[in-house]
Amino acid sequence: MNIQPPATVDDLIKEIALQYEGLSKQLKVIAKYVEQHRDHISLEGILEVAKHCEVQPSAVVRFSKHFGYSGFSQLQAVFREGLSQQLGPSRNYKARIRDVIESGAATFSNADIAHEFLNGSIAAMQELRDGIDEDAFNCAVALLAQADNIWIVGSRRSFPIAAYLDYALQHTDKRIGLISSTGSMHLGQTRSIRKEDVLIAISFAPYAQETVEVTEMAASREAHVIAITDSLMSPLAKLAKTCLVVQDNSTFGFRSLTSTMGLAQSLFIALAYHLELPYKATTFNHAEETENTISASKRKTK
Amino acid sequence: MNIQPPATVDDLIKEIALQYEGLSKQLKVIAKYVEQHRDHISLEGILEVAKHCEVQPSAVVRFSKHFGYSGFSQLQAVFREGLSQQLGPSRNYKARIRDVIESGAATFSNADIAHEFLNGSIAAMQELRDGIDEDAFNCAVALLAQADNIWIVGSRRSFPIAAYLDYALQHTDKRIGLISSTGSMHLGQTRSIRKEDVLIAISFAPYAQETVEVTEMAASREAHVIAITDSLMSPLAKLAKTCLVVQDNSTFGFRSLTSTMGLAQSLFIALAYHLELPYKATTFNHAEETENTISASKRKTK
DNA sequence: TGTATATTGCAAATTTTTTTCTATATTATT
DNA sequence: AATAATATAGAAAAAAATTTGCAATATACA
Repeated sequence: MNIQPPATVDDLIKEIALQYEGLSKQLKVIAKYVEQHRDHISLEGILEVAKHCEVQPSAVVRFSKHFGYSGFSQLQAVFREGLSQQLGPSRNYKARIRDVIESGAATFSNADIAHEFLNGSIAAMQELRDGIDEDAFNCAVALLAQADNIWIVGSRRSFPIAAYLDYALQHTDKRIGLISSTGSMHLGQTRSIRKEDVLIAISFAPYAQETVEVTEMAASREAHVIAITDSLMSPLAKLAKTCLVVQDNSTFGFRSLTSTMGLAQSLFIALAYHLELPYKATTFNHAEETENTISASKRKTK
Repeated sequence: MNIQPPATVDDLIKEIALQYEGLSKQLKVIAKYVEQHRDHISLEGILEVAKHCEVQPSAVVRFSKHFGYSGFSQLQAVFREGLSQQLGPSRNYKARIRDVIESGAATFSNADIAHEFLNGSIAAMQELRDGIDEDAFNCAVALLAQADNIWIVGSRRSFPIAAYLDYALQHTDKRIGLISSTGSMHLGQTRSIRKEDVLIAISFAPYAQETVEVTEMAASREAHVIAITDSLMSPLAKLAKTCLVVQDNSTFGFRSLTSTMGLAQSLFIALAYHLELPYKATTFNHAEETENTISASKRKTK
């Protein structure tokens, strides 16, 4: 029983974690629930919390008192305060943006713009998350897993994604080639693509000509094409063995790259997981540490 | 008085807006409060709402009944549900993964992995959105706006972000230089950096040596440094005029790049907006269409 | 195994919150 | 300006939630 009850959510959670082992069975159940549903505590009454934990309301009061509060209400107040602050600022943005739009006078602050853009990006990522074509994704992972040589092509807006995949895939034991379109080198490079190689082609409307050309050439040489694009009607789609579709929402008439990046990263992680189950720890650490030197020694043993 | 009370926050707000003009003076006050504090209604009791509106609790009940609910409690339930959904997934994902991993049966399907990874990325973006340092962001936009020459440096994991900024900034009338570390060219390139130039330096722990070196050199040549990094204690932070902090959550011990990309894009959009107010539509369309040719003719008139 | 200690379940008591009711005030209409 | 209709304040009633106290159960320890 504490003298000074924690005054912020973080403090409380820390305190709970600290004391967790010493708690009784029932109190542990409540502690776990509180920790995992911290945001919801403010919205529920003691009865709901009790029901979720399959415990008597009085147990929840006992829990609260254990951490120094006068009762559940006081503990809940801490969560309310926390959530309220979390909500506070972002709410203002919404109102401001609405006001600005309604008033017609387009004077967004920089922060407004960032906020609004990120909102759009978040929505797009949620869509991606909920709409992944599982078969296509599995197929892509399988193709990559069995490939010895992987080529990547993406121009302009898609180039950062291609660069990421290049970087990430370097951490496998496959040979990776990034097809750069600097000075029309791309067609030359394409001649190195062989049958059974895999090409990851990334392009969005309006489709960059170089990318389409490279993909056509690769397909004609019987390489397996994985397309990352915005529609099944894309010129890449019909050339591809499997086609991953991302719809990047646009805010301010401006396309977000975040969900495409999210898809690319997901693809790589799934591959790493698939490929290197035994060496999993090492592989994952690559990703964390590779800005410096790759040290296979430093294993994360969590 | 409605027969079927609105079942979602959005519906209710719409309904309120619709009926607003026909409401009594007092009801208008409450309506305005509800509309502007929609997120907080769930956390407050009827007494607090009444106090904020300087109104009797009974008035709030009347308000609720006016929109078809049995009383304030029922109306509040709508807001609780809404907020609960908003909050829902983002908080539990870490615990879920930990549970799955701990439970030993760590056999994720590819789709599971993607799903979890995207959840983590979404949460990270939400954090970014709610935690942007407005002053730092404004400062960064201002520095970019007044610069003639902008340099960008970022290695390895950060390179895709640098590549994006390079690509995007090409659409302004400034001179953009991407400092590539191919074959240790970077120090040579750095000599072109002059006083009053701006350098965008992107790096995360463990900080790539090249990036830090370039940044140090730029700072010593009195260029203005904008750092995009993961902490104010980063080696870049003390060299920088302004420091944008992104905490990329890691899922599967694997850092997400999505929020960094989100930040970079936000930065560019804010700049574009700031710079080219008169040509706004055009500029934004650049971003949409640049995979092909930039057509200043197609304007988006939204 | 028996005793002391701590934990838990239940129901009554309390407090707080919400709703209803009624007298009064305000507004609109003729 | 008088009347009817509607809106509001406040207090009382009802409902809901929280807390407390106690008996029953489980657990630890000698």
